[in-house]
Amino acid sequence: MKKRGTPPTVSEVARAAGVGTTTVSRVINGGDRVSPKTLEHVQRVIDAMGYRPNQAARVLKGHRTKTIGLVIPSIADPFFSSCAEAAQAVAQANDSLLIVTASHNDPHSELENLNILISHRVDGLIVAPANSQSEALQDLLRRLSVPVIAVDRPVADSLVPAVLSDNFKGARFATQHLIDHGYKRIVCLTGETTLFTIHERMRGYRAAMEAAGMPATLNTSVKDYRSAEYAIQSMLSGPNPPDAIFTLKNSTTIYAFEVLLKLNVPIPKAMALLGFDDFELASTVRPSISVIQQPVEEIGRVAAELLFEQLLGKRGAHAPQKAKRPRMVTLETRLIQRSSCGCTPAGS
Amino acid sequence: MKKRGTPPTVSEVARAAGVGTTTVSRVINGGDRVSPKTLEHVQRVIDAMGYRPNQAARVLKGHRTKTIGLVIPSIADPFFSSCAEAAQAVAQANDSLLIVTASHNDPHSELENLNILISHRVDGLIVAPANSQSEALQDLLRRLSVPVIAVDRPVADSLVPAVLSDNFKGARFATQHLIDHGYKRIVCLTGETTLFTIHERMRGYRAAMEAAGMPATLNTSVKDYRSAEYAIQSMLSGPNPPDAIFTLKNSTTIYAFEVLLKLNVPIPKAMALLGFDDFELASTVRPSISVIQQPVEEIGRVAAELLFEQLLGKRGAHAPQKAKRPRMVTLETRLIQRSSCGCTPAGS
DNA sequence: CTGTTAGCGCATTCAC
DNA sequence: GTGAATGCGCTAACAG
Repeated sequence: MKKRGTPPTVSEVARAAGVGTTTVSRVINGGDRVSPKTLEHVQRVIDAMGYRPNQAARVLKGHRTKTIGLVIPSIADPFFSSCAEAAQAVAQANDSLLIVTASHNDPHSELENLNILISHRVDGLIVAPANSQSEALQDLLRRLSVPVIAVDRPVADSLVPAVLSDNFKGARFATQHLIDHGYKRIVCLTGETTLFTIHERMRGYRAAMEAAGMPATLNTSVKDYRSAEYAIQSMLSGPNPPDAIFTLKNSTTIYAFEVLLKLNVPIPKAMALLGFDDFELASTVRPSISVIQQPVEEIGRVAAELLFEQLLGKRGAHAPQKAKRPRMVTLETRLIQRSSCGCTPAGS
Repeated sequence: MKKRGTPPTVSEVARAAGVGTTTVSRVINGGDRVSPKTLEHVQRVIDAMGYRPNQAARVLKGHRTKTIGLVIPSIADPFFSSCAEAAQAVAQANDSLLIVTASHNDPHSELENLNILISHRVDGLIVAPANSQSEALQDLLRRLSVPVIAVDRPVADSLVPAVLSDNFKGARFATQHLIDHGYKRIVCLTGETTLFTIHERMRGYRAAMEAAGMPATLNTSVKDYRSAEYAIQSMLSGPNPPDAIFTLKNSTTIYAFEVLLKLNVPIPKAMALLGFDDFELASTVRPSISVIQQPVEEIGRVAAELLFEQLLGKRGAHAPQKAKRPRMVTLETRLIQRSSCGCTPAGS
């Protein structure tokens, strides 16, 4: 008989405590305007009954739900789970809950997730848009009555603030770094090219190569280990084999790395490797892999902070707010110099 | 003027459509008992106004919130984020949302998270208890009116079903595997020993060693790279150096691996290594690392499935249900044979 | 088929 | 300091 009872309500508590519902309500909400004696008494009854205020009722009274929604491609992806962790921490600090849904980069699933979150009346949303260009997404966001922040990828042509790393600059810097090392034929392995971030990184690579008067060579065929092996083998046996590889995403970096190991191509002696995006064991593998590191947690944190800033700003909405609603926050990336690009002596 | 309006309500939609609220309600909920004509008309108005039913009001009517809560130590931890991903998928399939909170293995924070989730009236809970023994946790769960499933770690002395991998058997099997390889002095590096899972794995290690008539040597000092280096160096320079290391968790495995590389100890020739818990690059590092692999996604999936089973079971509560409410689901682990234990020739 | 109405649990007037 | 009454948005009886 311990479980499965209807949860107690204010009036039940009130009756049990011999007071009015108002008093109970006051006790829950800080206990102002209640005599210390009644306060303690009621509190005791509340504890005894295991009473918890029903959020739904509060919400119905027009209050915030104290929930925010996060729509990301995948929860298991380290990048987004770190984002989520950071966002959750901020939410917690703001007395809110984080609801996470995975879109798997499918625009349709994404819209559905958003609709459900909206119908749950989340106070705000953080979204990593599956497709930055989607009209349907823009429409939906436009008519939304809660603030939205985009992460990792912006929403095209919209008023949605975005928090992302400077993919262009990071990639340009990475490419320039390889150029500075003296490599002459630097190819770029993109992986899938549908994502905004990848496009930006491609731009960055091109920019650096052009500025150096070197020909840009992009290979978009790498999707798994097999395709990586094929691509790299083709290059090596081709007329003008590269001496450095710049990979635009985690998995591509790892595939390339494994292929080079497999083919016994010395890194970086015969082939340098530099990847976009850090990953856990990049420093443990031999040789350790140099990467462009994104401020992952910061992206999640800043996005959530921005969101709550808007949320709280709206509350005290007497004046048109300090008009500081940034359209776009671009966070700097860092080059982590390890061995694979030729920076650290292969020894350590 | 497009944003920030109060969301439309049923009655607003009803007025705009020139019908009663019930009709609108019916349209939202599948459109039974509504003439096709009205149905379409109302649907059109709904779309035009961007109306979304307010979940809070539904909940207040006594319906499920269609949310489940997940309390895990960390969202960024690959193990738990994979669990979360799987649980979210199941939730989605059951038309529900997943709310994730991180306890950071702090019992206090865990209780707080649970209380908040309860007050949000989640339909059910999945928890990875920070402390399996916690009285406070047991109390809280005991009086709960919603089903709970524990994952990764059970709740002691309670009726809470748990889904976890067979840590004991996995560790015993791993140890036996090292024994079978012919290693004579197998030490176990535990990492922190407060967790239930680690205890089970220690038991498994001891059981195998005792069964083989070999002395169990546990080292609980490894907490980071430094302590790993110290511990392993001490062992190597000691009187009776080990020839195999069994590590009980991810990070410990990696620390041990890095130390062995650093000290130029050939793996597995001079020292074999076998770890509990797989990780992404375990097969990419050289030598690749043999591990005991847990069915991570399965844990999350099964837990969520169990939860919804109870949830739905309660709905059609005419009969005492098939009485099949399992107390504990123990999932098998697998030994992934790679190079570090001596299984695969160092070449590939 | 469709509309009217009551009430879910709570915070919030407004009296006392 | 305290309590009784009201209504948030919605659905489920119950008329019509």
